[in-house]
Amino acid sequence: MIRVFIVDDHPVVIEGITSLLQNEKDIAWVGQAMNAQSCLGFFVNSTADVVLMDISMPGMDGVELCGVMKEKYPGIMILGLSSFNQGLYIKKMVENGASGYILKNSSKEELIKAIHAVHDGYIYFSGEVGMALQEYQKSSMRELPLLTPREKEVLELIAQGYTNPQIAEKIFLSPFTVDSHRKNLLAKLGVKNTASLIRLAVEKKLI
Amino acid sequence: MIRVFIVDDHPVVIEGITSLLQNEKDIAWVGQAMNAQSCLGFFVNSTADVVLMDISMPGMDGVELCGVMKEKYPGIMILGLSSFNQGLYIKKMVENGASGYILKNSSKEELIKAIHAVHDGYIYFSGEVGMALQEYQKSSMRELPLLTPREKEVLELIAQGYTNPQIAEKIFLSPFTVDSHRKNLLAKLGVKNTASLIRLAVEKKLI
DNA sequence: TATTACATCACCCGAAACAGTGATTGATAC
DNA sequence: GTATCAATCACTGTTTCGGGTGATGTAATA
Repeated sequence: MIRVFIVDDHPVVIEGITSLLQNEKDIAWVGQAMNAQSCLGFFVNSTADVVLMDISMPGMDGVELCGVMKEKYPGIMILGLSSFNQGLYIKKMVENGASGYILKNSSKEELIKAIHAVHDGYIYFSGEVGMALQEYQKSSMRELPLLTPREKEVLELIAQGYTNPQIAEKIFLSPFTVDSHRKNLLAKLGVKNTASLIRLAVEKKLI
Repeated sequence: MIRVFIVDDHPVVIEGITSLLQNEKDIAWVGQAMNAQSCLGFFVNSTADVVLMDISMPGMDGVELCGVMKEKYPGIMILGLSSFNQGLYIKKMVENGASGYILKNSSKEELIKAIHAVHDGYIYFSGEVGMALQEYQKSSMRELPLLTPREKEVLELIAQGYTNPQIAEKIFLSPFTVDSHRKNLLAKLGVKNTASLIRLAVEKKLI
């Protein structure tokens, strides 16, 4: 018997889900909450196996709540719940410990399947969601093929914390040349200092 | 009928998997390769639905091959295959487009289940693998609670590309104070310049 | 009460980064 | 055969960073 708890600030959604789960004999609805505080309150004295959690809520949002819950109760599996099929949200949810993510317009079968999967310890995304996630990964990575091999090399060394003179010594170049590459990196990537450069590079997975 | 292709440089593994899949009536083994080139060669004239791909191979490794394959044939689902249950590898594989990841010592049921799942468009990790992934996410994020709120604020602004004077103006402080916070950040995080600072901050998800 | 942590501000100084400008070579492409 | 681009090197400034050192006030805390 899988005990399911629902966190969502929309009564309609709670109503819909409980209704969908009503006839499932191996799934039991054990409670609900409409905000983070109320959810945390429930788990002080009680528990559940799987928590269906809305990603956007007033006050502490689902992403943050997810992190807190997983910190306190690592054994409870969390299934993200949202109307947004956007890679960014999905990724954040997973980074905060969610084991799956489904859309609010999922079919009953989809929902049941997901609950079972995360309860069994699997990480599980529906095809639709999986696509969005992978698309997001790709979009954040691709393009910016503007950098020449030498520039990439210098960028890598900058990211490792080396200064221009150190890089020059390391790859047998004049410090002036290294500085040129550095300036080109700033110009090509449209940033104005090292901080922005490194942040962009890490996020775009250039290094 | 799911057409499965196997890429692994260990004959034993190929042998073992084909043998496991032999009696599955909805899964057909359509070919194999022991390196990236040979794999890419196969897909010039032929195709498959799911590719089981070893993560570590001589020459181009599984992670890279995965990216290339997904670029050329987005419809082909890739299932990572490895003996390592390490979050880093799993994450890299997924970032390169894999739809799942299983361990080489998985049971037959596990394997079949995973093949079906990725074929159906799901992203799917076994419990064991999912744990490792989430553990990795957490480990890369947690600790370093050393930063004070003010320091985090300054760090965030540095990452956004602001200089000390600009930050000072923005949060109504003396440039000296901002500089102090900046120096504390470097000291606390054990890095020696902005480049390392930002890289660490982004990777540890401090910003 | 004394200690500790946080936040604030201050100065000096050398090193590094950034802006601007320009030049040469070699390879590739048209 | 010339146009483009990558890669190299050079000089001059100004700004920012980073190391060191130290001071003050406040709040929590032990």
